[in-house]
Amino acid sequence: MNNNQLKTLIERIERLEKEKADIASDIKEIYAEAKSNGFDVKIMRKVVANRKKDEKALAEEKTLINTYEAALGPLATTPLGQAAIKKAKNAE
Amino acid sequence: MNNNQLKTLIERIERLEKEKADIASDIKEIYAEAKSNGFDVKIMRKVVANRKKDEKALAEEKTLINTYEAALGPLATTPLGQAAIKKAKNAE
Amino acid sequence: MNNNQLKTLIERIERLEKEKADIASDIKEIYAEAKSNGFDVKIMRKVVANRKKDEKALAEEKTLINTYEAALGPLATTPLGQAAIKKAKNAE
Amino acid sequence: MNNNQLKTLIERIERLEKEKADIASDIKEIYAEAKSNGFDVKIMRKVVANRKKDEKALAEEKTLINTYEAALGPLATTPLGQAAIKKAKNAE
DNA sequence: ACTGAAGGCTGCCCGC
DNA sequence: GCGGGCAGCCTTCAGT
Repeated sequence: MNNNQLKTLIERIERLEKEKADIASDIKEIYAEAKSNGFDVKIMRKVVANRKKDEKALAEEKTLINTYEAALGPLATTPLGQAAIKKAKNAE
Repeated sequence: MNNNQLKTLIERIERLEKEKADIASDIKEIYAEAKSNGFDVKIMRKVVANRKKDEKALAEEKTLINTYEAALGPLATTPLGQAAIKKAKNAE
Repeated sequence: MNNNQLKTLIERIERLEKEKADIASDIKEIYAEAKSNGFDVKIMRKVVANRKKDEKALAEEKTLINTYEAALGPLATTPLGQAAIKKAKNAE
Repeated sequence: MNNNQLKTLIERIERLEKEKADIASDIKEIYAEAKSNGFDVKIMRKVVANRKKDEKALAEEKTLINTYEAALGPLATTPLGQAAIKKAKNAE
C-alpha cells in the first residue's frame, strides 16, 4: 500500500469537506438574514426544494418514458402502445 | 413584502447550493479514484469520519459501546449470535 | 400476458411491503422506548449493527482501519487534526 | 444502567429485524416467480414504486397547500391569495 | 432540550 | 465483478 498516496487522497477529501461545510454555513446565514427581514424560512425552503424537484422531474419523466417505450418494444407502434406513451407524457 | 429582495435571497441560496453539490461530486470522484488505486473506500470513509470527531469523543463512544455489549452478555447466548457463529464456521 | 396473474403478484408484493413497513415502524417505537428509558439510541444501533457481522469480519475491519490510520501518520500533523485538538482543549 | 432491560430491548429489535429480513426475502421470491412467468421485473418494480408515490403525493400536496395557506394568512381571502392557492391545488 | 420532518449519504441488490 | 438504481439510516433544521 502506498502511504503517501492514501494520505494525499484523504487530505484532498478533508479539504473539500471543509469547503462544503463552509458553504452550508453560508446558506444558513442567508436564511437567518431572510428571517430577520420578515420572510418565512420554512416557505422559502419549500420553494427552493420545489424548484430543484421541478428541474429533476423533466429528466426523470424522460427516463420513465424511455423505460416504457423499451418495454413495449414493437408495441410502441400500435395504437394501444402509443396511447400508453401519450399518457405517460401527459404526466409531464 | 419586497419581491426583489426575496428573489435575490433565493438566487444566492441556489447559487451556493450548486457549489455545494459540485463539491460533493468532487468528493465522490476522489473516492472513485481511490478505489481504482486499490484502496478500500468503505474503510476510508470510516477513517475520515473518525478523524472528524476529536479523540475524547471517540474514546467515550468506544467505552459506551463496550458497556452496552457487556450488558448483553456473551454473543453466543443469543439466537442471532449463534446464527452468526454458524455462518462464520461455514465460511471456513 | 396474463393480467390477472400480474395483478395477483403485485397485490402479494404490496401486502408484504406493508408488513415490512409496519415492522420497521415497530422497531422505531422500540428505539423510542429505549430512549425514554435513558439509553443512547445511536450506540444501540451501532451495537446491533456489530452483532450482525460475524466476529471475523469485525476483526478484519478493525485491522484495516488501523492500517489506514497508521499510513496517515499522527493526527497532530494535519490541519484538521490540529483543529480537532484545539477544539478538545477548549472544551476542557 | 439496567442490563436486563437493555438486553430485552435489543432482543426485541433483533427479532423484528429478522422478521423484516424474512419478508424482504419473500418479496424477492415473488419477483423471481414473476420473472419465471415471463413478466418484466424491472417494470413491475417501477409500477409498485409509482403506486406508492401516488399515494404519498396526495398527502404531500395537502401539506404544501396548508403551509402556503398558513403563510398567506388573512391574504388567503384576497383574490391574489386565492389565485396562489388555486395554482398550488392545480398541481395535484 | 426534544421532536418531527427533510435531505444527503451509505449499503444492498440487481442487471450487465 | 462492476456500476447503477433504490431503500434505509443518519444528520441537520425549524418548532415547541
